Amino acid sequence: MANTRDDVVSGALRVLDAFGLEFCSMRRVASELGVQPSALYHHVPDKQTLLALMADRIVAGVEVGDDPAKAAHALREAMLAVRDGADVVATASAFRLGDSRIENELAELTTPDLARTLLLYVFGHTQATQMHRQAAQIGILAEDPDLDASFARGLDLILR
Amino acid sequence: MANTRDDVVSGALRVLDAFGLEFCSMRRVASELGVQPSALYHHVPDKQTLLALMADRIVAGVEVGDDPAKAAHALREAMLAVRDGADVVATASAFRLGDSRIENELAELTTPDLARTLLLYVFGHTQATQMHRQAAQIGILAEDPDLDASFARGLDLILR
DNA sequence: ACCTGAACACCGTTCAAGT
DNA sequence: ACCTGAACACCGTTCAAGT
Repeated sequence: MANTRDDVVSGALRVLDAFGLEFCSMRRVASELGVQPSALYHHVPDKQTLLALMADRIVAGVEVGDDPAKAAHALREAMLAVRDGADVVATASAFRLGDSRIENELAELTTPDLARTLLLYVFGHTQATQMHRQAAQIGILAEDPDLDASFARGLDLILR
Repeated sequence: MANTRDDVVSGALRVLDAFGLEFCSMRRVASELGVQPSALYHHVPDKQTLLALMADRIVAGVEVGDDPAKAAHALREAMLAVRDGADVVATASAFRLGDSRIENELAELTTPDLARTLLLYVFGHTQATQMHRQAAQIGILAEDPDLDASFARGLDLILR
């Protein structure tokens, strides 16, 4: 029945997807795992580290390949697949500007400056998209039907 | 002695600049103003709204003018001038994608797509810069001396 | 190694009541 | 109109102790 570090990350991602970042507390993750809050600190030094591990897992399946535009779309899809995924990944990535796997792979494919610019754009646009869609779902905002196309056009602007 | 809504925003910005977003709680803002936490809710419906008002104030002095690159630099400077300013402004702006003053003015100067791309890039790069510098100050990270130049090069990439 | 139980120092927000 | 006082339902984290 003993949990591993990966179990903790999985539990945290389930809580994130079900309740959103706002309610993804250490206490909720613990109760998702059927364990006391303090037990989590055996696997992870603090919440920030747990969030970084969650971010890694969210983008784990993203292959950069040989087409920057395709890579950008893949990254975007991976983040949109989890509730508040863009927020989690963007925040964690800002902390390691210049030494994330994806930024490095993109830099080899193009240039360091383009890689960073592209990545920041993808994060920003996807974060905004996800927030906007959530607000629309609650009915606070009218849904903008053009966000996917807006993303593609901005991407073209950068890669042109 | 009675506070106004503007006093609350000013107090909140003082707390933000002194302690950072993490510690900018309603309770601290209240104590900065010498008032009970509950008193804030007379001026502001919730913390999110207060943060949006703070964001407006941070970028209030930014003039778009007739040069997109200059506008981008001005926006960046305004956000860097306040501790965690980029975080506050970026989060608030994601909520109103497509109807912020600066995005609209930039859109008239260029095109809607370019305005949005530019804005998201400025937010992303400035957020990362600010985080990175804070981490460097605490000694967690080696300072990257090139962040200002990196910003300018990315800007060129987009505006070219 | 993995976890419990209890504690510490906090949160945002509501609401009746005061002036 | 502006604020107090008290309460409610939470936080992240630490630490001695159990198995």
